[in-house]
Amino acid sequence: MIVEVEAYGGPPGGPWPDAASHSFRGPGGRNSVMFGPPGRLYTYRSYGIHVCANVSCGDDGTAAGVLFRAAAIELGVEIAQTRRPEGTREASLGRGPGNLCAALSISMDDYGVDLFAADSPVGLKFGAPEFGISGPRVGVSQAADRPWRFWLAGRREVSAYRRSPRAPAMGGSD
DNA sequence: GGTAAGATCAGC
DNA sequence: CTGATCTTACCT
Repeated sequence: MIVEVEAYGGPPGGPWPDAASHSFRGPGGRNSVMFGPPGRLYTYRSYGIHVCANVSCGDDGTAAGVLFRAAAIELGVEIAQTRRPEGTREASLGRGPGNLCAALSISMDDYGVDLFAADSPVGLKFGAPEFGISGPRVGVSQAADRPWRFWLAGRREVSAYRRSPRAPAMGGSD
């Protein structure tokens, strides 16, 4: 169950201009899924070592995505455990976007799959409680104060907030 | 064609 | 606090 997400928009001139988004500079390369139909998996490599996953949102042609930042592992805990360092606590199995993908074994091979198709290797379904709390996104240096991170209250799987060291001081223009 | 920075994480 | 390590963007 996803317990923490972040919203990412698109290029200037679109409905949700967002300098922090991979789609900000228009379609090309890794981000093409963001510009396609909604409900597809957008995976990208982070810092050369981790894989992070989003679901594309917005109509076909309009870039937007939601990054999966943390999840509670409800089924297959033992399997998830084998994909994470020995001794990882259960609440930490899917805490953080890179860790979440590791625990669920989401890789770059899953780039672009339809999350709502029955035969997909990765699936998504609705039904979690409402995300009541929001705050600034983690680690972004652009639009660093925009409160587009959402999480479930009281969940231990939610990751810690860390502002990017490259982000301007609070209250900077956005 | 080179280089630096990044929607990170774990281990010291 | 730092190193690991790959992709892209933005120079020259």
